Amino acid sequence: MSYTAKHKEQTRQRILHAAAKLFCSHGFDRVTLTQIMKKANMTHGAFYAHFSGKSSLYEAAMQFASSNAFWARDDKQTEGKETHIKALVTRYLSWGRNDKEHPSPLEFLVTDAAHKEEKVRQAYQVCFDSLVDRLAGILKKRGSQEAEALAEETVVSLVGTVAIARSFTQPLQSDFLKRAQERIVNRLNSGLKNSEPVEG
Amino acid sequence: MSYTAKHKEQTRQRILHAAAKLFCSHGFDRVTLTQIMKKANMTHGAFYAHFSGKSSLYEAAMQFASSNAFWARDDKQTEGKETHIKALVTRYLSWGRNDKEHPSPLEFLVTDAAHKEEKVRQAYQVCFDSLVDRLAGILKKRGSQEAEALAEETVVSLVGTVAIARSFTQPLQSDFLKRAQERIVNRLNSGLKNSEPVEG
DNA sequence: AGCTAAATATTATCTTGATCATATTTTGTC
DNA sequence: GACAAAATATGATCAAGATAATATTTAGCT
Repeated sequence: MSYTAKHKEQTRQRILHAAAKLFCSHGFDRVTLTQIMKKANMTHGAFYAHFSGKSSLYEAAMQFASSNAFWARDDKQTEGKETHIKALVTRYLSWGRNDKEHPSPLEFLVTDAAHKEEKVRQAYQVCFDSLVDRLAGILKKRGSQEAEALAEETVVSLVGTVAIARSFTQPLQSDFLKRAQERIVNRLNSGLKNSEPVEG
Repeated sequence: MSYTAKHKEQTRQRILHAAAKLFCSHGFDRVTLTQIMKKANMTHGAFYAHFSGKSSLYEAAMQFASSNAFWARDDKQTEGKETHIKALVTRYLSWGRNDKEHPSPLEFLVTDAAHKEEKVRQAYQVCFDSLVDRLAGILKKRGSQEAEALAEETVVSLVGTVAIARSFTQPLQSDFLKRAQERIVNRLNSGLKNSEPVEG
């Protein structure tokens, strides 16, 4: 033998990590294999030892991004803290302010996914559902009726808001995000009016 | 002279029309100049007589798409009919069912715009605002308080819904759209509860 | 130490698509 | 009906980028 299997897996992960970030930030077509491999500290030639092609990588990267979205991580550890609804909403909308490092695949890949094959769309859907479920779970615990519907509505708003905001010009983007955040939190509060409010 | 100026302008419009549709359906990178010119009934060589390059065309096409969005057309003629809120919502969400011919630039170009220069983003913003204003106008006439906020929220939902739906796999897409439509119409109704409802 | 196989790097190929240069057609004018 | 000017078409160039072939390095084994 030679390199340990662990090593290869680590390299693969490095590629996936780089790919997910780049794809999420720029989309499929605007990212080149050379860029990805460079970010993973290799040259492009090494690529085909790990994936069969760009499309195949994209598929894997989408799943990677999905299961590494911030709301998917630490699923059980931060139950009491990060799951606080407002924190989640704020964090989600904080794109462009402080969390460019973890772009959500939901809006960043939304256009790509629409043009891609079944597997990619499924990965997208899983990602979407995971956030909805996460939110719905919290809402249920707080006694919300129609937690599912409210959660789905909220996620649509979040995704739509961020996607649109990214296309706005600077001065207006920030106001738009603020208004949206307020609206979303308000909706959540009214959905919870029989229990404790979210805002505080 | 030779060709009438009108002719050239018509050709330019043909190119814009083709480009807007293709860009809206597939995005900037996935559309080739040859495709566009073919759709405009010419060969690719003729292109540079009308535009300085692909980017420049994109910019113009975005504005074209914006001012030709279905809600922007017939701004004053259909005041009584098409402006009916529910019809507008339904029509907007009907993408994928019966109106593939008029894809809305708002979700189809959202990812592109985010990566492009100021002018494109401005065009996007104008497009967005025009729909918000249109809705807000209707809501105001119906006596809604906070028409602006409700309109903006609604448009975010519409755009988010369609964008996400496009990335879903077939069986679930249609249910998702139905649920969203119901939620959106409900929100509009409650925003109007002091006047006539939208639905019935 | 030296061998082996896998991992990575280097370099080459091949396709696609934007752009450009040159030809041909078209239309209005005389 | 021929000419001029502009529009359109044809074919060439050029670059980018995905893929593939070949070379080199690395780590474990004996």
